[in-house]
Amino acid sequence: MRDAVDTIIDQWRAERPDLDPRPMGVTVRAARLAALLERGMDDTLAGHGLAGWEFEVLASLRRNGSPFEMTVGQLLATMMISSGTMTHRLDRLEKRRLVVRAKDPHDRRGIRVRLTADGRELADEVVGTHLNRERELIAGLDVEGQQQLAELLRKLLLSLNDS
Amino acid sequence: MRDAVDTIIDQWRAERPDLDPRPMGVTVRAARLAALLERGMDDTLAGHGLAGWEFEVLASLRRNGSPFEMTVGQLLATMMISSGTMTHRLDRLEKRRLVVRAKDPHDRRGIRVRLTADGRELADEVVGTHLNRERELIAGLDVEGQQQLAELLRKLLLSLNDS
DNA sequence: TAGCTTTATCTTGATGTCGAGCTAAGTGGC
DNA sequence: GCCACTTAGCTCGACATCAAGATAAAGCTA
Repeated sequence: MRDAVDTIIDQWRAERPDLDPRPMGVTVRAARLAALLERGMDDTLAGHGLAGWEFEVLASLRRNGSPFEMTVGQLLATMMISSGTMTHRLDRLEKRRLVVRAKDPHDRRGIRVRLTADGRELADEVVGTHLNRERELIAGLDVEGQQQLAELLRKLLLSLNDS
Repeated sequence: MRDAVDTIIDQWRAERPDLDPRPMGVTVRAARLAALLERGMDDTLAGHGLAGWEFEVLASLRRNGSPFEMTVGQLLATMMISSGTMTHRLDRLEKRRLVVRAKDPHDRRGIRVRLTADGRELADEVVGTHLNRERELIAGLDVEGQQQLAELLRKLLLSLNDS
């Protein structure tokens, strides 16, 4: 079965036969898949009153384990966003009382971000549903295909120094 | 070799052994890969004075072939953006004189967007470099791996009704 | 023909993100 | 002990995006 990207590649072949458009078979599809997955997940999260970026922060803190506390820098390292964006996210999560900021006792420059009881509850409540939604979204591939895909993606990410 | 996502999955397994976090092996990696690829491509495009969104529009028109003209709706169908965003993009591309808007003779509601000579030149000049950059970015996989990846992505996209 | 629905594009206001630059605090060489 | 450099997090202004709604034309039904 052909998809939209096959058409794009054919168009380029016709218009610019001097070029090899095959890389787009990976790059364009990766972009479209990521966008579709994000939409599908955001819809589910919205049902719990959470935006995707909110869940991303809450989930980072939750999976890090008790006491559900990380510095801003540690949080930043798990996400691909700028420090300014993180400040803004934390401001709004703090207003919703899902996290609190406390001073780091060992480094007076540092801030420790901690999940509140509400934040932890919400994260725990949502993560199961979220995972089910993810499972649905990738169900077009059987489990073996999913694993193959995960391994190819891992290899590519490692080659791009994703750490 | 393990990557950042393996760690995330292990953390969830430790914290929530009641859940199966394997879907994240695909979803989180897809998001990270798309983000890294986009950055890598934008850097190269910026070297030609083009933003990613600008190239996306120019390339759509260029690969569509002579006379390099599409309606707003046709352009919209090739991209995952809202109509408001498209209007905004076209406004700015028109200001840079890379495209022009003309009335559709057969449907007075419609607008035909056409590449100017400058726009076509720029698109033709950039697409080769861009493709080379894409090839570099995915070079962590050999060509066979790239093809496997493309096929898994296609299958998943088709199951998500990407059209 | 009149009225209703759909289609094509644009407008508006809100929002999430980034880059550049800022302050405060820790680090290391001399 | 001092100065320069680095690190942690925040501020600010610019900007690309979206959702919802507006406008206008086309198509359909009676």
